[in-house]
Parts: sequence; structure tokens; C-alpha cells
Amino acid sequence: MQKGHYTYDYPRPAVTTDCVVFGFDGRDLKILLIERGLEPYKGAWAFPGGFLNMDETAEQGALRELKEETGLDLNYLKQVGAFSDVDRDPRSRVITIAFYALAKKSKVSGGDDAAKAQWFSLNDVPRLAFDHDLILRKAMQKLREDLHFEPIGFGLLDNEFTIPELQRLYEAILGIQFDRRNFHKKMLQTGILEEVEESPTNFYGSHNEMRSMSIDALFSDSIPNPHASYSNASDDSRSTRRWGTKFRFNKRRYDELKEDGNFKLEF
Amino acid sequence: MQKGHYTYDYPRPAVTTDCVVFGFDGRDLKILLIERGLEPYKGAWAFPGGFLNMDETAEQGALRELKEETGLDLNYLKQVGAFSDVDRDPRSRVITIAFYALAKKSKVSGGDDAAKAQWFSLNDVPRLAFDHDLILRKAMQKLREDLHFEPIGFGLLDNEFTIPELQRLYEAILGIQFDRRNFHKKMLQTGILEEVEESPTNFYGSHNEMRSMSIDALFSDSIPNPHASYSNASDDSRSTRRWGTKFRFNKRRYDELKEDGNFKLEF
DNA sequence: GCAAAAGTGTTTCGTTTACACCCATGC
DNA sequence: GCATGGGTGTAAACGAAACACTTTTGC
Repeated sequence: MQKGHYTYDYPRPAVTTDCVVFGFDGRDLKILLIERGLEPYKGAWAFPGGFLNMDETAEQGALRELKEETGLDLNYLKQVGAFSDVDRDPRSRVITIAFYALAKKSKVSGGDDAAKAQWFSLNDVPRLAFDHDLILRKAMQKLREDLHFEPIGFGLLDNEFTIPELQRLYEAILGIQFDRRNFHKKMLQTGILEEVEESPTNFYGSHNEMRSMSIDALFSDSIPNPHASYSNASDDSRSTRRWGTKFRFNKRRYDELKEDGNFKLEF
Repeated sequence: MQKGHYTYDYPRPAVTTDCVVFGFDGRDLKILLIERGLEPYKGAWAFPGGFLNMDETAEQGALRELKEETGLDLNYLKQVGAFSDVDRDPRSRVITIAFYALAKKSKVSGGDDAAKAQWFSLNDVPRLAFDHDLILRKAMQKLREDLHFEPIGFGLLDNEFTIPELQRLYEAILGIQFDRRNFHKKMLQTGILEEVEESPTNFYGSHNEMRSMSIDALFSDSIPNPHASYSNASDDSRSTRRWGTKFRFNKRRYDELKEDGNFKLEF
């Protein structure tokens, strides 16, 4: 990416990417933001992102910028769309391609590796730069829509999780409450969950999760993040409880069902 | 858009728009394509589209190019997404923002105003240029998804239509068959259709359709196209029949229901 | 008068919803 | 032992699916 002069016969907009990273701490849905140190919108918060290189797709660029700016190394993105309002950046014509990504639960409350990256609960979003509030709304909308058709939620949980955890996640994303028994029933009926038999060795939350198929193939992110300091005061005690039947996402089964068009999950 | 030299410190991809225009002739779902006269992909077909100007949003650019290249003057677009593969254009780095649009039935089989624009049935798509086959797949997928939540279909029919016409449209888009009676019932139950009382004057297909609320506010396109020469041999007789109860899309009612979150239409 | 499509209601079935009690854990 | 949350089954209500006959039109 050497500096130099690039000349074209017609003017060209600059192209950037932005990445809305969703996370879930067991209670709230969160997003990862970076504080802007420079004008315009100095002091406001923005999604990680930046200019697209010529040798990378928008997806690759968004993942690269995400890594550079927040240290998060994800590998699954979903495109939210292109935002092309003429005045969305006061400095010049900039078009952005926005994505959303899902960070596993163990990554949330880490993530602040980068100086100014911070998780914010969606109930407590600060002032956002540019048109990022619009991008956020669209990303939320798409996340909700996708949740109806794809087992997205698992990308926000660790590989092993309990049904009530999953339920809290669905409730946080969709903003509605479910009946415990019905949720339980419906989730098991899909056939995409497999129970993790509780061996004494991993009963207290160990990590031998590589035994069978995991969601990693889809939403992979297998580097566990050890530190657990919370930026927002959100009690996570209910998720570190030592009991509760653990399940795992059965990707193979999901692929089979999807293949046959038999996968259905309506809420 | 005067020619000149525009210089930037970093290289910039070119940004274009592409527009997948769907149409329905009463039997098949169709798309509007333009034959390429120049390399690369000379002789292949492509979606209408072109370079984005600096003073227009992607939506505006797509509509402008559509008008310029095909004569179609639409005003409703839905974004399919940005396509940014590094090698999608063999000449240089070009990112495209793709949309889909809906052309009312009376426009299909007209539309060939522009020299090389032509409607193709989706069952008989010619070789497409660039990554336009991918764009088509994504556009189809999005059209199908949107059909479940929004009364999109009406954008493909004239302002007055019969339930069986609507049913054929849904069947063409989703690729499945419905029971006549159940479809009829379900559509009326939504409450978004209003019956057009058959006055003797407009019984034989006249066009006094401005009396009440029409779909035009959403998918407007009120310039009827008189000529009806078909490029593909597709018998339209079933749609010119002089009987059958005519309905109209009741946008006011739809907006009310949507407002209250009471609109539901699952297939 | 014959073929093709439109209009209409009821019954059956499956899915979704509502609902209560007992058990395990942490304090 | 008390409060919190987890695990489980059944009955009622609702919505979806299956299904046949009569009428209009064009030929």
C-alpha cells in the first residue's frame, strides 16, 4: 500500500468497509465501537472499518480492519449493504460496505485490546459518527431476519451452552420473551442440537470441545480469551453456574436438514 | 460529468451499479438484459447499469442508468448487495452495488425501447457477463425472502388484478404450487386487498384506476405501455380474459397493519 | 357442448400456546 | 431453608392443509 498518485479520467468515490460486531454477555446484546480521536465526529464512536485495498474483497478488507483496530480475529461476516448517501462523510464522497459479525461470548469483555475499542450494550449506545446509527439499525434488522432462518445465535455463544442461555440470546436479539418449556421443546425439535454428556473432567467448564462437530466451521473463533473484566456492570453469574444441561450445535445435522429444505425455525 | 483527470493518493476501485429488473407476463418471471457489444464478454448479456456519478446515491445512479439503457422509468429499488470480488471485471478493479426492481406487467414486452434490451424468462437465461449470474442468484434469493414479509408481488402486476393472477405470480417466484382456495382465503384474510367493483365501463379492461389508493405510491409506474409484442413465445391469453374479480392493493390498509406489527404473510 | 379456469366452505390435521410442579444450586 | 433458576408433559386453541362441485367463457 505504497503512497503515490493515482489518476483516473472520472472522479471516483472512496470505498470503505464497516463492521458491526455483535456480542452477547449472557444478558445484553452488545456492539463493539471505537472512539474517534479526530474530526469529524471527534469523540463520537464508530464501527471498526477503513479503506478497502485493491487486492482484497470487501469481506477481507472488513476483517483486516477489524483485526487491526480491535484485535478481534473473526472469520464470518454477513453483508448488511452498501451505504452511498452523497453527504454521509462531510469530507468527501465515501461509500461504505457494511457487514455484521458475531463474536463468541468468551470474546466479549475481552476485545478491548485495542486502545479505544469498547463494548456497549445496545440499550446504552453512545453518539455514533457519520451514518453509523443508520448502519446499526440496518444491521440489527438483518440480524433479526437472519435469526429466523439460520442458526446464527450459536455464533454468539461458546461452543457449549445451555438452552436457557440460548433462550436469553434469542430474547435479547428479538426483544421478546418466550415460554421456557416451549422454547426448549422447539429448539430440541429442530434436531440441530446435540447434548454434551457431562463427564466429571469437563463438568466445571473445561474446554475439550473438539471431540465432535462444532459450530467452528461456520463461525469459527477457537482462541479462547482468558480475561473477563467487564466494562459495563453486567452480572454474568447465571452463566457460570455449574449445572444445567450443556448442548452443542450440530452443524452436520443442520447442513443435512438445510440441504433437504427441512430446516425451519420460526419465532 | 466532464472528462478530466482526478488524482488520489491511494488507488480507488471504480464503483458501478447494476439493476436486476424483474417482470411477470402472467406466466413466467422474467428479467431485463442488455447485450454487450464490446469486449469483454462481447455477445453475452448483462444487467443494465454503469458508473456511479459523484452527486448521486447508488439508488439514483441505478435508476438513471436503467432509464438511459432501457427506457424504463421506475422508482423503486431494493438493494441486493455489493459485489467486490477482486477479479470480477477482467479490465480493472470494479465494485458494483446491485439492486433489484419490479416492472409492472404492462411494461414487460415493451421495454425493448432501447436497441438491445430484451426480456428473458428465468427458465431461459442466456450467457451472462461478469459475475452477473451470481448477482442474479442473490437477487432471486432476496426477492423470495422479501416476498414473505412485504406485499412485493403487486409491484409486478398492474394496478388491478385477479387473485389467480397473483397466485401465478407467487408460484412463479417461489417455484411452488398453491391450492386455489387456500391461496384465495389467505390473501383476502390479510386485508390488504380491496375489491374493484366492476362497472360496465371498465369491465373490459379500461384504465380508470385512479379512483382510490393504489400501489403507485410504492411501486409507482403509471405510464401504460400500449404495444404488446412478445419476444419470447408466451401465451398471455389467460390474463386478458374479461371476467374474474378484480382486486387492488390497499396500501393505506397495509401501512396500518404494518404499523401495528399485525401484517403477516407466510407461504 | 366441451375444455379451461374461476369462485366458494368445511373438515382434518398439525403446530403453537398456555400452563404447574418438582429438583438442583447458592446463599 | 429459602430464593433462584432449570427441567419436564398435557390440554386447548388456532392456523394450515386437504378437498369437490358449480359457473363462466372461448372455441
